[in-house]
Amino acid sequence: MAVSPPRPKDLPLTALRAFEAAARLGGFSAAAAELGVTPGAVTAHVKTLETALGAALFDRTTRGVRLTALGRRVLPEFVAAFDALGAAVRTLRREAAPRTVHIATLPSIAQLWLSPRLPALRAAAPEIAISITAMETPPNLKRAPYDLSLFYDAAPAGRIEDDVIFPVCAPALAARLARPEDLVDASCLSDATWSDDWATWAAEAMPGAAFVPRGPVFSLYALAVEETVNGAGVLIGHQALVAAHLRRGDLVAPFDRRVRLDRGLRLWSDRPPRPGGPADRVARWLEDSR
Amino acid sequence: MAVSPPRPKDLPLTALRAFEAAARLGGFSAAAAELGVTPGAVTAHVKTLETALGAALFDRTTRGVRLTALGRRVLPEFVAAFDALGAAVRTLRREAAPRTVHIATLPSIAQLWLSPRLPALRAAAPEIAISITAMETPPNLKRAPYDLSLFYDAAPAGRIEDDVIFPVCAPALAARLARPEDLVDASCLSDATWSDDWATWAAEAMPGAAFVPRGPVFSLYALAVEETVNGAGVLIGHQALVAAHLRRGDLVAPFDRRVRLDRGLRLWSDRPPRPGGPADRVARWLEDSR
DNA sequence: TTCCTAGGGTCAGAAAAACTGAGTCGTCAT
DNA sequence: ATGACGACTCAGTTTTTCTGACCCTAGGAA
Repeated sequence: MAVSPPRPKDLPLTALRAFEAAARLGGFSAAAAELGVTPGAVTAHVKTLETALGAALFDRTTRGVRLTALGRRVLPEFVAAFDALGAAVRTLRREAAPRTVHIATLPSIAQLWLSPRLPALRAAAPEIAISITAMETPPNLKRAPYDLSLFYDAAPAGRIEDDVIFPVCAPALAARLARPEDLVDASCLSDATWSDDWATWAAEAMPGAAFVPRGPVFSLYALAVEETVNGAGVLIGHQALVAAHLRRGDLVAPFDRRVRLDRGLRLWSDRPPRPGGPADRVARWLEDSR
Repeated sequence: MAVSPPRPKDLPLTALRAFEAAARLGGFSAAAAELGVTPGAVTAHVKTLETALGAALFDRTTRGVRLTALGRRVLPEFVAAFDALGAAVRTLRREAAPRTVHIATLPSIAQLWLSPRLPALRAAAPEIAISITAMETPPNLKRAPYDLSLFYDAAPAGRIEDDVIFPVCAPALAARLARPEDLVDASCLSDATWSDDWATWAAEAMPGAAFVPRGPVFSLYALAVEETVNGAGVLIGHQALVAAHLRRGDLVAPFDRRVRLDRGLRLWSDRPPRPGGPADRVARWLEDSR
């Protein structure tokens, strides 16, 4: 014997993962976002699978995709399997680097809220290494290798502080702002992903005034804050993210009116971390640091 | 916001699979064989993982590898996860092609035992499609996408017939072979992977004679059989694989002495197939066809 | 209606991953 | 001491995976 023709390849793991994500999330785009690839890649993966199987896993409607009966039948098993794999990877990472805590958060939170606290946190727990990864969307903690997620979120569990917004500016500028109505002549800075902030605040501060903010829009909130400190205009501030500057006096709040949003800065993990473990200790410390 | 640096890639699935196989099987070569790649590929995968983790998973001894404490701690979870994934894939395949039975077997068995039975099997179960994949080593049915394995094996469960060996040759040649001792002048065909066959048989047929077979060695047993039918010499035959030719008269057994080996032709599956399902029906039919 | 948008699909080309093949080394068993 | 075994290395190649720019369709908004 001793003839070994290259074995028929089994189904590719990445394609299976793409199928699982697409099926679980109900769409190729959502799956692409979770996997960090383009939708076209997911399309290709699913098609690979369907071709190999000789059967359709999704019905394509122009408005999206829907699982076929076949897909629906096999999905739970795949979700469970990939959950198990994700858990195994997390175990592996934890065991391999027992003193490292991985935190996923928004870039703005990382720079404006987390970063100022790190020196004290390091001092309080010098044996724990903190790794911070910035991203736009909370990761799926069942899959991605993070111990803690820190994002704005409506859920109450693990809330560190409510999200409260109000205008802030450099002290020199505040002198020219006596009443909210003075804002119509000012440069009103805002953030692209939080574009409703000004309108939300104005609806409370100037009811019926149909206020339209005029000013630069930033794609990085931390940059908008920096510009505001430099006197570029009035920023619609988020309490948690401008608190340090207010305390320092770099920024001031020219008006009293503050608006509490339905969400808050929230810290959570997949399942409760082992009590007393590094992740647990970091979480408790951050929750107490508000 | 809206800045999305490419997410830090998670651990590559194929590398995890390589680790799992290497850890479970206790060596990189064994893992390479199961995965159908070269050992170098496994080496590279494991190193990728170890670099990403910053920790060793194996201790390299010159004589092989041994799991580190870390590797030992995480292995069971990975085995379970990949088992779950393999089961999910099998479910998927079964659901996608409910009437297809995938059989893994030796090339020689496929050609000389299975193939002659297929017409009758197809007639008996016309709605079932049979897919046969030839390979040198029984696959790990927990992982590879086969329903049934058909190999020579020592285990008694599922044995179809014992492996019995004895010389066979074309009828014209048999006239020149009166006693086993006449073999010393004959061309004795054999198979590379079953190179001990002649010695085993000779030890019983010619005790103390120190028989050394002389003749071509084949890497495909079916080819050796073909040559034997063509009169190229005397082959050490395996009952199951030459039975059809003996029945037809293409080959004859010049001597009475037959030697029963410790193994037999064995048909098995990972877990018992669903009673009455296609795999179960094919298995029963084959077992009854001896 | 007509636009706009949210999904998908397609394709060629590019990037990254995976793999091979041939050669090396160190030990164990013969 | 010699061969077998198991792992490692590395350059080069193959395969997989991904992107980017394009298209298409239907539903909802203007």
